[in-house]
Amino acid sequence: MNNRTHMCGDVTAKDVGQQVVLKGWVQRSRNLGGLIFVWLRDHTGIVQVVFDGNVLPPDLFALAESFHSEYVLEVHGTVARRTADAVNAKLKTGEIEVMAKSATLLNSSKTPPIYVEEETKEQEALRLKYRYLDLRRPSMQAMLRTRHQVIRLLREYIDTQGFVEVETPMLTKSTPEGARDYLVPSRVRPGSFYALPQSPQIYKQLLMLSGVDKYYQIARCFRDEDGRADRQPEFTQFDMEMSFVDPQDIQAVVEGAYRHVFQQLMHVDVPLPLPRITWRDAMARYGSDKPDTRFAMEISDVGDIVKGCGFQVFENALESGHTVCGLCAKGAGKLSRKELDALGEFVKTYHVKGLAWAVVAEDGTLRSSFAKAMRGDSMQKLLDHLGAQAGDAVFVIADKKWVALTAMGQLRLRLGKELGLIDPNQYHLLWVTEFPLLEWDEDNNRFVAMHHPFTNVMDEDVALMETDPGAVRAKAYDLVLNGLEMGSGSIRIHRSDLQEKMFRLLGFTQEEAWNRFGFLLEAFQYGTPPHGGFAFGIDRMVMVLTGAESLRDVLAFPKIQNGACLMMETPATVQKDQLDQLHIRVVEP
RNA sequence: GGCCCGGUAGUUCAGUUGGUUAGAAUGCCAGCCUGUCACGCUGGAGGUCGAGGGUUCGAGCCCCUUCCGGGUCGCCA
Repeated sequence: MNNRTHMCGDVTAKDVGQQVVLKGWVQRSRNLGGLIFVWLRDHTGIVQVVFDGNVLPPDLFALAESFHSEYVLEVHGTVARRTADAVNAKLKTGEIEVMAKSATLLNSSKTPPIYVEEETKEQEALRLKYRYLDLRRPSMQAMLRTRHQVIRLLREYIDTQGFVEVETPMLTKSTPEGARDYLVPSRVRPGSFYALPQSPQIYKQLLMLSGVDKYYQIARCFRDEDGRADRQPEFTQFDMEMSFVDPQDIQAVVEGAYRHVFQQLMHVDVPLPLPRITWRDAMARYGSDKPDTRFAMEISDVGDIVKGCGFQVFENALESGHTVCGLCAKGAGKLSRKELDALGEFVKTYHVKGLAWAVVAEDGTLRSSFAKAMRGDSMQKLLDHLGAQAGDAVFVIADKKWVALTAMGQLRLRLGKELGLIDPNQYHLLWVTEFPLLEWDEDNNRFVAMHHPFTNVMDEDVALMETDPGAVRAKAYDLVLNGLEMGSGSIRIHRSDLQEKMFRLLGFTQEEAWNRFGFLLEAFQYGTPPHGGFAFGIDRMVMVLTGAESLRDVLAFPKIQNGACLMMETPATVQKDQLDQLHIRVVEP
């Protein structure tokens, strides 16, 4: 039986005089000669333990002299109130200390390569190599517990809505559309592979067919693509699907789940229903399909304003049917030439040819990269249209529509951050709706599904599938929080005639479609109910809730950019006989 | 795969136009110390300057290649 009476952080002035048994790690030891102070730590906090040379037998005192950082101790002692001048206000337990009577060294520790302290100084690669030590830090302990609470609260909420959790296989089938799959070789069928799921998409649709009606799962998903701060090769989604519903029904459940988590965990009220913006509007106003609406600085189309302005870059763009868009950055008038040039370089990474800028100084004088080329009052008209006043800067981009808007959206985000327009304590949740069904793939010269090939079409756009597929809108919607895509969902196609039309648009012959998705197409012939669903990233949710800047900070054991784990050193080679059994021969490069 | 940034004691960092034996703090080791709480004092050990090559009388510093980490574009239905 564990004889621990208190957690380290839970010993209080109420316990004065009590005999306690504590277990934990040595945070720090201060040896004053005949008196040793040891800070003992567990995940609840730190408590000071005193070893008094005048009171303790010499062998025990000698033992205490050997205690170092991260040694593991069991301490028996008496809780004592500290004298008023000895109270440590920085410690939760600072009013008391534990006078040791005996102690057992449960384990020693090598000198740790990273400090187990709130503030991290070490480079991240070192933290990841010694992740088990890094996780001892209070903020990481808090993260693990926040994550646990998020999942607990989601389950608690969804349970009240009549959902049932169904586990779907990890060993599943590769579907060539979309992200690269992680493959698992088959032992019994040489040359065949399972794939780890990118999402339980097909299974959950089949569960609707099976009559489950309301399904959910805390689902691990895998994508073999390069990492980013907000992208890990394996991640966890809250995945759900419902039958006989409209988008609003699904969105209401998702909104409710978010509100529950924010209420319980952050004491933040999320007013419902959430605001909605169409994809087209989001692109036009924010240059992004996941707009950060915590600040305004909206983009506007200035094509009409600059028509006939004389500046060839704008004129040529308009003649080619491209877009000229601009925005006004309030208070950016103080930007130096160097900073403005840096912004020009920045937008070029998003494939636009250049950035036109104009800065109105406090005294009203104008500095600009293109004013000289602007005829008559066209510059003034542009400034007026964008609402530029003394102290502001305006930026204009002319390029292909989506390219220009995307680059402008990135510029807007960067300016918003640099001008301090973003309040980190605000949570702006919104729906982006009416996503395009298809996206043109320049490389392969064909349409690809923007969401996935089972996404349903908006009723009023069905006819467009024949005449203008690129303009067809889907019953698809994303949830966006502070400029991060939290999740996406859609109403699915449940009728085979529409599904076949969709495959045709994607360039599949009927034979190809049946080869790839035959089991699904066959299933769909046995009375598929109308259905739809949603999935959102739990990791990203925890990231926002904890204020973390990287997904790596909200996973116990994350991977780095190239998918490696620095702690376990995965991926790793395996023994030859393992490969033999899998009929795999490694060709040395 | 492209571009950008970084890699110097266990750790965090400094290191001048290329110039003596590569420094500091902290940690570690030893000694002293009974009220510390970043304890203090004295002394000590600790370096493949990521690796390899080149330029030079001389390279932590300049050049090339490469490895590792981060950011980003591509990619991410």
